[in-house]
Amino acid sequence: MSQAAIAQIFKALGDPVRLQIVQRLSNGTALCMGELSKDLGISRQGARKQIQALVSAKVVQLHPAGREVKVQLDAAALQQGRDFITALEAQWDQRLLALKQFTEQ
Amino acid sequence: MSQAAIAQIFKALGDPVRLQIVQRLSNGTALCMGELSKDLGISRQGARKQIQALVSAKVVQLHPAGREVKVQLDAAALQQGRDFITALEAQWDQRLLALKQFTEQ
DNA sequence: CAAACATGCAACCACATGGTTGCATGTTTT
DNA sequence: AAAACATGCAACCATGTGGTTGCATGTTTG
Repeated sequence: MSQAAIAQIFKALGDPVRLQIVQRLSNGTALCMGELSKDLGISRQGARKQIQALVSAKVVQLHPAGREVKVQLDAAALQQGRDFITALEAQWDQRLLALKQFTEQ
Repeated sequence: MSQAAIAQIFKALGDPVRLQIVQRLSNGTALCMGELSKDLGISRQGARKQIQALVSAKVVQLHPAGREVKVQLDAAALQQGRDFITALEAQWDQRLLALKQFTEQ
């Protein structure tokens, strides 16, 4: 996984509106854009742009169905983000351990 | 933890340069700004701005020491980010499980 | 004290972002 | 066929972001 792709995922999650969208999608079934736009406090087209950002980062996928478009969470992106943080934490813990061993010598 | 604070953490991680900084900090000891600015391909002041973004999101802490300033990773922020994703994934998995049980009926 | 060093601050610039409005287009429903 | 619906596209605007340069300030070192 490239740094850039990971950064894009975090960037996509780095906005309250988009975070709210992702949260609602993790909750239940895939929603269509209209439903998803509600309760965000912005216009439908505003919401559309945010959804597009999520699509570009591959955090979400679009599935056209008739006159509406379903929006579905892509759990793989979440996992990649989490894995990246986990790897950082592992390095961090390892460093702390080495420090501990050094001081105990 | 507020949505906004979490969003700020992800936003801070949502840039290749800042991601690289965080990675270097997770690796070893706290570095001072000058060292940290090297190998980023941008000017010292450019790097300083990125570090400030990490400070604002509390991903990193500054510790002045004489004429230099040490930059140290704050693992708590990483954990908060990871926990948030984990919670999303838990909801997601639960939904998949419910769907599975439904189809098996 | 003077030179070198590490950093801070402010102004500036180009471009990205988050939002809006207006209108067009394809799809159901009646 | 007409009305209602869900969405798309483009233009526009204010503000934020990522970067630069120049200069000022405090701290070591010689």
